[in-house]
Amino acid sequence: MVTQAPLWPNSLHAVRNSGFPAMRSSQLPLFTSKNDPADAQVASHRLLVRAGYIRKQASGLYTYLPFGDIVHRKIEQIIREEMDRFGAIEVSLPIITPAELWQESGRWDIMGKEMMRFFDRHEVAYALGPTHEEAMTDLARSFLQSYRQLPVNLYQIGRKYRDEIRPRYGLIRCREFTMKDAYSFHADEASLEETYQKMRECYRAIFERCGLKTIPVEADSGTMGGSSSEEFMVASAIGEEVLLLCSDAQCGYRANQEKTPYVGEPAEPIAEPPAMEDFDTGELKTVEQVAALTGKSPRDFIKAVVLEDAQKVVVCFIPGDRELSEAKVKNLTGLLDFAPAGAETIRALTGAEPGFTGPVGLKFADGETLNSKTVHVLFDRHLAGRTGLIAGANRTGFHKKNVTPGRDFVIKNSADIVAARAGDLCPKCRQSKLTETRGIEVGHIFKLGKKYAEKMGLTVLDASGKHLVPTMGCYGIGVGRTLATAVEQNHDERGIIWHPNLAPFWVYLISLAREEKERSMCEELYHKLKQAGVSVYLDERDERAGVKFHDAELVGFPFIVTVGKRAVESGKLELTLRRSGEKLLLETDELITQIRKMAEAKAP
RNA sequence: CGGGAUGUAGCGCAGUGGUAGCGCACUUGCUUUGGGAGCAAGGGGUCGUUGGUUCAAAUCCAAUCAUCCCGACCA
Repeated sequence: MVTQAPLWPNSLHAVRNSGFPAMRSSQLPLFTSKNDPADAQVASHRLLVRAGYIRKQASGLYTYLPFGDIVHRKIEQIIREEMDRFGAIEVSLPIITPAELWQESGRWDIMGKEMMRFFDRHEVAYALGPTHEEAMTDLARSFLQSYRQLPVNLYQIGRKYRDEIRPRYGLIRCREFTMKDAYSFHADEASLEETYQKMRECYRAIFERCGLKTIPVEADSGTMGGSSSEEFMVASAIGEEVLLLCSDAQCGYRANQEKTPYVGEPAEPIAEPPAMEDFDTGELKTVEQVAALTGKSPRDFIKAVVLEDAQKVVVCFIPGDRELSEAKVKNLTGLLDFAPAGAETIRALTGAEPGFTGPVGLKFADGETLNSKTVHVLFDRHLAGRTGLIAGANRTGFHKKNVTPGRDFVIKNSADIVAARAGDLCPKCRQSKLTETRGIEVGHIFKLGKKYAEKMGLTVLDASGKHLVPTMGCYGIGVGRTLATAVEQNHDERGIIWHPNLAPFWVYLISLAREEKERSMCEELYHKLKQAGVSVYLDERDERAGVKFHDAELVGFPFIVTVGKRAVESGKLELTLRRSGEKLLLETDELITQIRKMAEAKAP
C-alpha cells in the first residue's frame, strides 16, 4: 500500500481545511446535461454549463455548482500562494463602498452607469465595488504614517460588480465576478518599479501553475490613469481586444492595439504644390468615393472624425487611409461617454452638411466654445510635412485639393491618434511588420502613480520629517476569466480537459461493478487512492457504462480509471488519459505511482 | 442606448385561429448491463406578463418584461 502525505498543495482539503480529497457520486452529485445550453456561444460557456460547473441565474450572473466552486477555489489558492510568496498581504474589504470615497477621488461622476449604485435607509449613496482603489487607499491612510512602513502590497480576492453594457460569453464577461486585486504603496518610483517587476514575475508563475498560456503585452492604462502597464492576454478568436505583435520574434514587441504607436511611412518630398482650390464633389462624401472620383489614393486625403461628449467636441484629422484610435483620443482629451458628433454639431462647426469637414475654414478654432462645449482640434502627427492633399471644404458639395499643412492651415495640436494595424512597421525595431491576434484579458498590472494618494490625502512622513505622497501600483486578475479561458484552451469535442492543478479531482473512477467482487475491488482502489493522496471522484451511479464514460470525458478530470468485470478477471485496471485518450492496463500500486508521476510532471 | 431575433414541461425544440405536442430528463415495473439500453405504464405546462380583436387566441394586434446576437466599457 502506498501511503504518503498528500502532495497536492492546492487540494480541496487544503483549500477548505478539512480533508476530503475523495468524493463519491452519492455524496456529491453530478450536474451534467445531455443538451447544450441554447444561449452559449463559446466553448467554455457551453462546456462549463453542460458539465455542471456553473449555471446561469440571470444575465451575467452565474452560480458556481460544486465542481465549479472547487476549481474556482483552486485558482484562488494558487493566486494566494503566489501573491504571498511575492510579499503581498491579504485583506478583505467590503463589497459595498460608500459614495463618499468615490467623490473624494472624483470618480463618482466619471464611473458612469457601469457602477451599480444604491441608497441605504438614510438615503446615503453607495456603490457595489467595481474596483477598490479608493477603498484600499482609504484603508492605507488609516494606518500608514511613516515611510518606514513602505512598501506595502495589499491584496484581496473578492466579488466585483460592473453593470456591463452587454454581458457575454458566460464567465468571460459577467456583471458579478471574482477578482484578485492588489494595491501597492511606495515611498519612491524605484520601490514601485521593484514591486511592479515582482508582480510581473508573480503573474507569470500564477498563470503557469494554472496551465494557461498567456501573452503579456504592453497596455493602455485606460481610465485608471498611470504609466507603465502590462496586460496578460489569452490568445483566442473570441477575444475582445486586438493585440499587435512584431513578426520578428527577436524583437518581441507585443502590445494592445490601443497602446501601439502608428509608425507611418516617411512622406516623399514633393515640389511646392499649386494653391489650393475648391472642386465640386456633389453627393460624394467619403474618402473612398472622392478618391474614386479624383483617382487619388486615400493616403492623400485628410479624413475628419468628430467626437463629442457632454463637455467637449473633438475634431480629429488623420490620413485618409487610416482609422482613428478612439482610445488614444480619449486618453489625450479626457472624453467621457463620447460618441460620433451629431449632424447639428457638424453643421455648426463647419457651416456645411456632414461629409465635407476639413481643416481649412472651420467656424470654431481650438479652445473656442460651441454650444457650451469646448472645441478641441487634433491633427495626426503624420499629416505634418505632407503636401497637396485633399480635404473637405467645409462647404456642402465641395472638397479642396492641393491642401498643404503649415501653408494652408496651422497645426496647433499634433499627436499620434491613428490606430496601428497589422502590416504596419513595428514601433520598436522599425524593421519588421506587425501581425494581429485577438485576446482575452485575464490579468493587468500597472503603475497608478500618486493620483489616488493625492486626491484622498494619503501621506506619510519621510526621513526628514516632511510629508510624502506615496506612489501606487495596482494588480488585478479575473478569477472566473482564468477558469473560463483555461477551458477555452483545453477542451475537445467530448468535453473539458483540466490541468491537474485546476481539476476538481485528479481521477474519475468509473465503477462498472455488478458483482460483489467487483464492488469490493473498486472500494479498495478508492480507499487506496485516497490514502495515497490522489484525489478521486467515484462514479457509483446506477447508470449504463456509456453514460459514465461520456460524463467522465465531459467533466474532464485528467485520469479516468475503470473498474468492472475485466479488472477482476485480469487483475489489471484500465487507466485512460483524458487528454490523449491513451489507455493503460496497470496493477493497483503501479496505477497509483503512475498517476502521481504524471500529475506531478504537469504540476509546477 | 441604437439595430436584429427569441420567450411553449427541468433542458432542447415543433406547433399561423378550433381538445397543447416531440426528443431528452423524471416516476413505477419487467428485461438488459464495458461507450448515451428496450418494452410497458405514468407524472409534469396560468404557452413570459398585461390588455385588446374574435363565437373561439400559444397563434392576430398593442404595451410591457426578460433573454440572446451585432456595435461603444472592462478582469
